[in-house]
Amino acid sequence: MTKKSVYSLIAILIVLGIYGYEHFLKVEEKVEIVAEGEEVKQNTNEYFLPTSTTGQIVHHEGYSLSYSEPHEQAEWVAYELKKFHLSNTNFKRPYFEVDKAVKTGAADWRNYKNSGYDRGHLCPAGDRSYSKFVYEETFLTSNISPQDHAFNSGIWNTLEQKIRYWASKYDGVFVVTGGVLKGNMKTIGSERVAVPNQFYKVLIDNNSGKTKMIAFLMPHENSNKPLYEFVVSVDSIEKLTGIDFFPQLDDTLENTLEASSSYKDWSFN
DNA sequence: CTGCGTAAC
DNA sequence: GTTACGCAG
Repeated sequence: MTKKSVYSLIAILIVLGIYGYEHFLKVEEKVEIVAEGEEVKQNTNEYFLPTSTTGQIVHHEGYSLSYSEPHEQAEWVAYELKKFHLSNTNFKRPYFEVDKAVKTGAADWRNYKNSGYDRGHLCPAGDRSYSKFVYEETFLTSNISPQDHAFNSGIWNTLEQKIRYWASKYDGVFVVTGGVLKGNMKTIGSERVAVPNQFYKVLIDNNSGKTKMIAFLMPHENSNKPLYEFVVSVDSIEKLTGIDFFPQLDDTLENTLEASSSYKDWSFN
């Protein structure tokens, strides 16, 4: 077989793949869209939602969020990352859109333009690549926060990848993430989108038998330190943000797990 | 993977 | 406004 015919074969396979996607998987999207506006929630997607300090919780298919209008961004974004969500699909990045589900009006993406800051995903696009619909849904302005590029593509990206590793290893984790919207913060754009000085992620694994948690608090700057140096207790993030993370848990269990800053149950290898 | 900016239509 | 492409950490 010549090199040329190999390329041709690959091209044909790709075309067939796209055809199959357009004609079969899209049916699934329509079903999801219908279900979106209703109280249809599966699995634990709602069970582990934190409290909202702003009173505005918005549910999307692939994640839920609590929007803070004064800061023009979410105070938290929460979603479950299951093993089967992980895929190697490579969807084209769409443009960001204003989230119309936010009643007070989500930030316009133009606030970020030439601001010097990334439109940093809170629910990463890489965590919602199991369908085109949920992938594109992460490109809503309610799901982003201004992030320094070196931070976003550096230590923050490393943490996101570690979470995918854990999701695979433990068959799923529930993730809550956001910027700490407190204190003096810079703002960008005409809508004055706040630039958090710290970002956090709180994880709970309720799939491996024994419930376990881990929390990370990172200064908004890149770092070469190992990830475990950013581990803190869930309690400390609750104190910083005013958010109650897992009120659905049995109180005794919640108190014990949230007080701990141990990471012995989480593999960093 | 995480993103940006520029050019052309 | 939308699309395509190259580039960087």
